[in-house]
Amino acid sequence: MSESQSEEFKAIRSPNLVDQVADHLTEAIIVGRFTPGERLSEVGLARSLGVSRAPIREAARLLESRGLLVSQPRRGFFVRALDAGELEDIFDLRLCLERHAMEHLAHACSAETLLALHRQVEVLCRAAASGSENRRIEEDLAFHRMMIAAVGNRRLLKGFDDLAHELRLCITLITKTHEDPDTIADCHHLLLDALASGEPARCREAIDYHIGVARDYVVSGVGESRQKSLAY
Amino acid sequence: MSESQSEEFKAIRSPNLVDQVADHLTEAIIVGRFTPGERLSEVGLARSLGVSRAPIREAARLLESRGLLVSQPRRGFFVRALDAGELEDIFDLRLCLERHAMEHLAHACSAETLLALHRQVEVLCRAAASGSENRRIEEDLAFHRMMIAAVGNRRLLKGFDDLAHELRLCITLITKTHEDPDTIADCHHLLLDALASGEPARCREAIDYHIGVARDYVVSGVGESRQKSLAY
DNA sequence: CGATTGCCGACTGTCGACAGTTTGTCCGGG
DNA sequence: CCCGGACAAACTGTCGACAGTCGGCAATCG
Repeated sequence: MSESQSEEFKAIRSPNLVDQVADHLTEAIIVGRFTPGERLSEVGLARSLGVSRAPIREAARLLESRGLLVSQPRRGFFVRALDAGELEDIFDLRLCLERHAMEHLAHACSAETLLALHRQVEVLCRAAASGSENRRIEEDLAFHRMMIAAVGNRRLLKGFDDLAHELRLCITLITKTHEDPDTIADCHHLLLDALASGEPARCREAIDYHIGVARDYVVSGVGESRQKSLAY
Repeated sequence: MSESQSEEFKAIRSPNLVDQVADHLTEAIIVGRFTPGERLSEVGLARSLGVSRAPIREAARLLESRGLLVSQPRRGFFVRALDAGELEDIFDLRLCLERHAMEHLAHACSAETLLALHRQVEVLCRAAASGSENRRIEEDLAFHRMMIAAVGNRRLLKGFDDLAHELRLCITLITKTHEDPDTIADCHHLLLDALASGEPARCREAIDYHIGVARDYVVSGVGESRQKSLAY
């Protein structure tokens, strides 16, 4: 109760231009309004958003730390362009973090956590059925975030959140068709069953498979879209 | 090689006030010139460093992303104060990253890498013998960084670098005596022998033990210094 | 005497402007 | 036709200043 109150207050006290600009830029990048590698003009952004350059610069620094932008001294900020190698790296790190989480949860997963995860899978399936690619991605990430959050390690969660931004960046690269809700459900129930069993080896196998599928999904998607666009 | 060159260039062509301020602040925090939780005045820092507030703010954002500072809206920046829980979290994440690296290297560790790591252990021992606590810490971190770099995953390395800043922050909390160079050497040779053996299970055991020791070293040190200062 | 309210100083958030650098272009020469 | 250098436009890095806000202190009221 007092928490909801404080959150409400926090919502009020957010006239932070930096955060607003950061959110705006983040969405613009995620939905692909900028092309990868594109240079961002500080003055241009400042003019188009109706603010000064200072908030732009600070927001850009923030996004740089999240891996959405890269900066070159005296040249400005560019939207991060991922090559195949970086893509592999990102999914390898994701595997690293989620393996750790799974291993921890294998022998310390409360019934409530499992229930919450089951519910999230349902939400995810509904999102997939709705046809909105964006919502499906977000709910999928939310599931994995929930799993990692259950470990109780804030630093680990922060590491995942940072990585999640780059995962979203991966998604922008691909032009993908609809994914079957049933397949998604099965794919995630495999994880939950492994967790429920409490067997570390099975958990590891499950998460390895799950993330392997996700990686293949993205790299194949990137291949297709690259073939399609014929660029570079 | 090309890496050291690019770093050298970066060092040369760095009239970047932001980076300089960031380095200055980082060192000031690491050596404990600021007390944990202390509020940093932007104007004060700007005056004392002879620069404007804009570079200060951007550098502070950078350090915030590295976990050295925390910001409260409308209140400014504070040096991060770690509690026991966060300390556990940090070492748990370190374990997560280094386990992953060890596992990868267990069946893909070149002879050159092993040689380079052996040399780094020697450097580390010399640093320990020199009596400079700071140099010992840095060379120790350099060893682990080198190990993770050998995996070839840049994103993983970045994750470690971010974490390394927080590890340094942990170190500032403890007031510790000299550590025996021989012990340090043994401790690290255990890792190298495990790597050389190529047995994943042994590698995992070695890194678990190694980081467990490091964590105990820090938490016990924190306990002592806290007892000593009687604060809070 | 304790709690509340209004005020004051200090600080952060934001802005517009200036200086130095980079980039693209145009011109002349080979 | 291609190449190199100089010029100009645009941009980034940095600065000083103004406005809104926060925390603390004192005066006031119950």
